[in-house]
Amino acid sequence: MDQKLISGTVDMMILEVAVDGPTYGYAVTQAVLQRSEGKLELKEGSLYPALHRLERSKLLTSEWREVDGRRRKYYRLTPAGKKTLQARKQDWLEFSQAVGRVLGENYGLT
Amino acid sequence: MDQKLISGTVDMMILEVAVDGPTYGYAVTQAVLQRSEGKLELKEGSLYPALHRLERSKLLTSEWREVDGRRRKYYRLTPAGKKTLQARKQDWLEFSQAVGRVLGENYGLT
DNA sequence: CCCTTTACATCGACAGTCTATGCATAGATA
DNA sequence: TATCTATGCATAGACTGTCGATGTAAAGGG
Repeated sequence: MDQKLISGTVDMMILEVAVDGPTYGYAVTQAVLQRSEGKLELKEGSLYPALHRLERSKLLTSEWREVDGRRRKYYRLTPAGKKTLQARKQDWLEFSQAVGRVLGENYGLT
Repeated sequence: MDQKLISGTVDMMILEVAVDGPTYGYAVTQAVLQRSEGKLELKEGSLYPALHRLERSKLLTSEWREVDGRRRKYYRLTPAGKKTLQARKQDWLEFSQAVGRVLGENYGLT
């Protein structure tokens, strides 16, 4: 898997995972890994800066919690975050379809 | 359209356009624009560095031609370029499907 | 005669990802 | 007990790649 492709989709995927309820960094990496069937591995060096970025942009809010003797920073999607997520998903849909057309539509079938 | 998503797909799309026969920079931008129905605009600041990159990597070879009083640098796909293109398309297919799964498969239908 | 289109190219700014590193704790295992 | 793996957060520096701006140049139309 070409990891360069992941650029620009990290924020969207984080927000998507957070839609199901408050979550934290490590859990996000696991969720993405599982949902993508092992294909997409969010690296820590990308994940944490992204989380901080999203919080600065008010798309996520954070809160420290102590669970099972482990401190976790839980992130919750804000209303603005939800809106942004919808827009990003729409963008992704249009973008991926556009690339598909450039590649000839049936590129996966030949 | 979020232009950040284009990162990592530029080289692939250039190679794809070149599959149909020797082409040149400006023609590539037009081809991508038309095939994507106006969605994807390869900027010159990305295009020319990419063409040079691909030539350095021996995936393309170039040749100057004079057509209708215009000098154009035609690029031709090498056998290695063809192989790389196939791999990149496969990568893209797997990647886009993986993102789709993370987003919930039916994200375009809701 | 100018404006748009065609055509190539580069530079510096900028954004975002990655590797490596650091810290810390829980639980399993040797 | 000591060590290893998994969990959990974080940052710094390297690196890559895209973009806007800028430059050059010529064709063709108004």
